[in-house]
Amino acid sequence: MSKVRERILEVASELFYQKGIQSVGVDAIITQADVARMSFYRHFKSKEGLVLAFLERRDEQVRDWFEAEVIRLAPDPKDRPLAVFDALARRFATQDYRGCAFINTMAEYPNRADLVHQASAKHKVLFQEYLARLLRDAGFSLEHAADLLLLLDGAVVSAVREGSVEPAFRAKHMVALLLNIPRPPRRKPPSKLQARSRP
Amino acid sequence: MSKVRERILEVASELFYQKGIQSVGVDAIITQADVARMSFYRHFKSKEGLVLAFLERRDEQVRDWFEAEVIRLAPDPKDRPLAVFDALARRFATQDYRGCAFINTMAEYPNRADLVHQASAKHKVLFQEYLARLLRDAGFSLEHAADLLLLLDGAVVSAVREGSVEPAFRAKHMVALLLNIPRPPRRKPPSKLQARSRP
DNA sequence: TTGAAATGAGACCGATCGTTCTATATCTTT
DNA sequence: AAAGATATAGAACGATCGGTCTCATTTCAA
Repeated sequence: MSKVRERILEVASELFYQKGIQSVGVDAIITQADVARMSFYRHFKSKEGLVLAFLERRDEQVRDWFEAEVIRLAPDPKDRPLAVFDALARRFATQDYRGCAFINTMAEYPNRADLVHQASAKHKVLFQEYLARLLRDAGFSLEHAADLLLLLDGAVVSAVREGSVEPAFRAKHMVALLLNIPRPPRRKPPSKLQARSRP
Repeated sequence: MSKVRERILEVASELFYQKGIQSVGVDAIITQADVARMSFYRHFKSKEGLVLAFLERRDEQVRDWFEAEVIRLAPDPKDRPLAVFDALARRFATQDYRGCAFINTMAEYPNRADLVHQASAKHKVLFQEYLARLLRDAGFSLEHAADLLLLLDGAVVSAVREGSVEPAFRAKHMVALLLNIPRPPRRKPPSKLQARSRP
């Protein structure tokens, strides 16, 4: 795969996530990627094409990261539905955390007929399927997958607004309640963002 | 107050909510409001000024609506924390429901230093204070206000994505669990698959 | 080494953005 | 009726948008 294409995608991903999609022009991308204008349009048929590539790439990255991190945090499959929210807390603690790129993108492109909107919605469907798998493997009812996703998205929105990791633990606590899991003692969460590395 | 200013604000509110803020140009607003360009800039110093006015207006409308609707749905203050989510369901059932304008706006303006972002965040703070008042009057711990807001925002995101009112009831069910309120039968009675799960 | 493909730099396009200006017309209030 | 405020229509501004085109230079496999 072309080095140029990767550089464009890398730079665009960072800019889109940090500033939103509509706020980032093609000029900013090619300038920061140190790439010629025509090279951009050789690899992507339009800005929308780049946006779709960004969403696809991000979808893979996010889901892969969660799958690995949850396994790492919870070797026992029974513990994994809860561990999702520990993983989430780690994300919230990331520097410059800007929330869920897909929630943000759907807010920027509210029209359901828009391909960009659809691509974002698809990620959420895939993520819910992932949650359903975790529930199944832990012996819980699959019906709670939608509940878990609701809590996860709610935690993301709250975390962005407050600039805090606490919503992850709030959500985790509610998951424990929902799944009737004996809950661990409430921990005292750090109230401010702590720098940490990982997307 | 000027008739022109009201017409601009009314049209802009509709357009901003339906299409997002960045997607709506000043041209579209003055055209649809049937107003001269200079009249616009006589009443608002800039587009950002209009956006801030829109957010302020919307904040009042939304909070006023909830306060009235929750009282209507739940004459007894004890029932009001739950009734918030019945009111929410009514909103979800609205035609062309496009989610929470403030969540959407914060996604469009991710920079915390941005006045537009701050105005949106402020609404959420005020709404959480409203929820805290409801909890207090119902005899519950105020600490759950953040939990309720998390559930509410999660339900909004899910509802927009699914195009369904169901997330409101999912959230309501979790609120009942959280507040230890004897829960009403689930709206979708699964006669066989009683989804009470244990690991 | 040679030749095709990829990348480079940058001018250029029409469209749209938010904003300002002028000049005319319509209200409101005295 | 006069006058001052307010609204109108529309041209025009510079900036930026996404996208196209030319042409020189570099890369790299045959």
